[in-house]
Amino acid sequence: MNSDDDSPRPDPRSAPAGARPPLYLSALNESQRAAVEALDGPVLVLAGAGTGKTRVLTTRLAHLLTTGKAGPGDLLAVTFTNKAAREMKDRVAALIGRPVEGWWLGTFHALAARILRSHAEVVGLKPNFTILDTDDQLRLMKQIVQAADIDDKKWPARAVLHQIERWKDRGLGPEKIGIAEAGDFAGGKAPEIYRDYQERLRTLNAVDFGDLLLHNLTIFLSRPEILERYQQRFRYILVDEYQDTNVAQYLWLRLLAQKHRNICCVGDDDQSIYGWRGAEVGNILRFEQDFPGARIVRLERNYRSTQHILRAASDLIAHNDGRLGKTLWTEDEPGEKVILRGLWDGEAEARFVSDEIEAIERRGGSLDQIAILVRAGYQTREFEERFLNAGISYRLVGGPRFYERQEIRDALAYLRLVHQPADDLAFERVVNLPRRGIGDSTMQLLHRFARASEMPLTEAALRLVGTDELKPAAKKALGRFMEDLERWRGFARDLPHTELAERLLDESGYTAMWQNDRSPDAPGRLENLKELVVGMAEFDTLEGFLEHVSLVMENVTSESEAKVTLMTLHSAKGLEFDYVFLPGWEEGVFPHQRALDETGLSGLEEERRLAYVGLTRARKRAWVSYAANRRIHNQWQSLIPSRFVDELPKDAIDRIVDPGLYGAGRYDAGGEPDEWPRNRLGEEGGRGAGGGREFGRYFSGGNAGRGNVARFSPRRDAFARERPPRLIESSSAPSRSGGAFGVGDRVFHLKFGYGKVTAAEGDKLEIEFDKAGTKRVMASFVLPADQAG
DNA sequence: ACCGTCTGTCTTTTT
DNA sequence: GACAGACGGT
Repeated sequence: MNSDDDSPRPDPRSAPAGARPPLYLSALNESQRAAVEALDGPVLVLAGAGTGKTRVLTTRLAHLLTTGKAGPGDLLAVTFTNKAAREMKDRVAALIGRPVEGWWLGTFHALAARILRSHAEVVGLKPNFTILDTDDQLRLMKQIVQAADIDDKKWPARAVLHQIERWKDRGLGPEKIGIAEAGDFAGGKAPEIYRDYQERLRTLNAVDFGDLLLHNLTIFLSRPEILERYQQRFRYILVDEYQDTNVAQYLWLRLLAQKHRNICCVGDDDQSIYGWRGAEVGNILRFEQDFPGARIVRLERNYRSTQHILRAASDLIAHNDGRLGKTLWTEDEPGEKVILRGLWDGEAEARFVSDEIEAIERRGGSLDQIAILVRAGYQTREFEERFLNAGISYRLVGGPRFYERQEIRDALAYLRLVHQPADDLAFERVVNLPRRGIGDSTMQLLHRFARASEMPLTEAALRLVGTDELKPAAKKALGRFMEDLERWRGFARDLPHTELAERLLDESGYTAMWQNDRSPDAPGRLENLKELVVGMAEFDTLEGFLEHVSLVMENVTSESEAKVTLMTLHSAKGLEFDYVFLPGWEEGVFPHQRALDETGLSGLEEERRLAYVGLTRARKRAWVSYAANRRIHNQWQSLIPSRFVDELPKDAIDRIVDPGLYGAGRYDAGGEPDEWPRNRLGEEGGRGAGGGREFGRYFSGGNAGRGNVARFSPRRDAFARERPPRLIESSSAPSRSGGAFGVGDRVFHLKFGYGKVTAAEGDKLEIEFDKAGTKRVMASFVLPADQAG
C-alpha cells in the first residue's frame, strides 16, 4: 500500500530532520498528510465525499506559512463561494493562531474583479465599472434582442443571454464566435448580438460576471508584462472545488500558475453538478495532461457515513463512465440500511417523511440533523404544507436572497443612479417607480434621443426637458425627476451614505409607495428597506457598499430554534446531516426530463452525480422515496421509479412499496384502506361511478408514447382529504380563505393551544403560542380564539 | 398612462 | 398554482 511517494521530501527551509512534526500534521491520516506535504509542483487532490477535504486545504495553507515556505503575499487561494472563502480564512487563522493578512484569498470573481479594477483601461473600462446582476443583464439583452429584429418568441432574451454566458464560460469573446460556433442560433445573428451586448456594456462602463474572468484573460494575453507580475507574485496557488471550474477559470489558473507551477487543486469528479452553468468535468479529468508531472493524491477514507450509506452511494455512482475512480471506505459500523419507499402520491410521501421525522424526534434526534433534499425548488411545497400541518419547524434554504428582492433592487438602483449618473439600467428601473407619469411613449422618445446623441439617459433627459419635444405633462414629470436627482447627487457629496439612502427613499416617494400598498408583504418590504440602510452602515463609502452588494450576494440568517432543513440537492453540496430524506426519485423528475432531453448521456451522468451527492450527505440514515402519481404543474401524472432506484445495491437497501404499485411487495396496507385517496379517475366533477374503487392500474396503459399518456385533472377538493381532525368539521371552516387572520389576532390551534399571530404570509401564519412557543402554521388549522372551545 | 385579463411557461445557482 | 409577458380596454 505504501508507495514511494510517501517519503518525506528534503526541504532546506522546513524544520530540521528529526524534529517533531507540527501538531496539526499528526491529526491527519496518511493520504491527507501526503496531500498537505506535497507542496511543490502541480498536485491534484481527489477528495471523495466526507474525506476531510477542507481540513487538508486549510492545513496545507497553514503548513506553507508555518514552515516559512511561503509568506502570505505569495499565496493565491481560490474558492467558488464567499462562504467557502470565509470558512477557509477562519480555519487557517485557528490553525496558526492568528489571522492571516496580505494574502489573496477569495472567490474567482472577487479576485478577478480586483485584478480588473487595476487594469480596467486595458479593456476600455474605467476602474469604477459596475458589476451587473442577472436582472440588469436580462433587461439589457431584451433591448438588444428587440433592436436586432429577430423573432423574440423563438429566441427569447433569456436564451440568448444564456448562450452568451456559456461562450464566456469557455473563454470565447464575440470575435471568436464564427458561423460554425453560432449556427443558426438567434436566426444566425448571435455573433452580432453578442458584439452589441459587449459594446453596450462598455458604454455603460459595466461588466457581467462572466466578463470578470474574460477581461482578465484579455489583459493577461495582450499585456504579458502584467501577467508576469502576477505570475511572479503567486508562488503557491490553491483551488477548491476544481471540478466546478469552467474553461475561462481553468485558463486563468493555468496562466497564473505557469511560472512557479505550484498549483494544488482539490476536487471530486463525482461531485461535479454544475455542468449546466459551464463547469467542465473535463478540467479535473485532464489535470495530469494539463500539468505534466502532476502528483495525484486520493482521499478515500470517509469519516462521515455508515457502511450501508457508503455502499449505496458507491454502487450508484459506479454506473457512470469516465470517472477518475475512487473507492471510499470507512471504519464506521454498517449502520441501518437505506430505506427505499414507494408510495401512492406526493401527499403520501410527505406524510411518510413527516411520520419518520416524528419518530426520529421521539428517539431523541434533533430537527437540526434532518434534511429533505429535492431535485427542484417546486418540490419543497408539498413538504412545507405537511410540516405546517404537523407542526414540524422547518427552514427553507435557497429562497429569494436579500439583495435579489424587488424592493432592495429598487433601492439599490436609486443609489446606483446617484452614484453613477451614466447607469442607464438603474435610471430605467426607477424613473417611473413610484409612478410619476413617465410612461412608455416618453421613454421611447428619450431612448431614441439618447441613442442619436450618444449620451446616457440622465443627460439626454436633461436636454430633452429643455425642448418642446415632450407633451407638457411628461415634460413636467421628467423635469421634476431630474431636479430631484440633482438634489440627491448633492446629498451624495454632503451627507453620510446611510443618511443619503434614507432621504433618497423618502423624497423619491419610494417608501410611501410601499406604505400605501395594501398587500400583505408590504410591511415586510419596508422592514427590508430599513435593514438595507442598517447594513450600509458597515461600509465606509457608498462605493464600498455597492461593490459588496454585487459580489457578495448572500443571506444573513441567524436562527436558534431547531428546524428541519428543506433544500435542493445542489445547495446541499458540502453539507452533512445525520438523517437525510431523498424524495421524488421518479423518471422525469429525477433524473430530470430536461437534463435527459437537452444533454443526453452527460446530462444523465450529472443527474447521477447529484444522487450521489444526496446520499453522501447522510451520516446515520438515508431514506429514498418515490411516488406513483404526482401533480406536476397542476396536472396529474403517473410516474415510474427512477432508474437510480434500480442502481442501488439490494443488500444495502430495505425496500418497502405500497400495494398496487410498481414493484410492490413486502408490505400490506394493514386494514387502512382509507389511506388511499379516492376518485383518482378525475371524472367530470368527481361525481359518478368508480370513485374510490379501482385505483391501481388504470394508468398502466400510459406507456412512453407522448400524447397518449393518461392525464388527470380532478377537482382540487376531491383530494383535499387530510384535514386536521375535528377542528374544520366542527366549525363551518371559518378560516378557509387566505387573509382571514391578521397580525395581532388571538387564535386557537388544536395541538398548540392559544396564541397570537405575529406574521402572516398568504395562508401561512406565524403564531406565538402561549405554551408551545413560536410556530408556523396553516391558517386553515386555527380558529379565532373567541370561537374556540 | 395605467390597469385588468388572458396566455404560456414552468430545473438546478453562484458570483 | 404562480408568475411573467402580451394585449386590449378605459
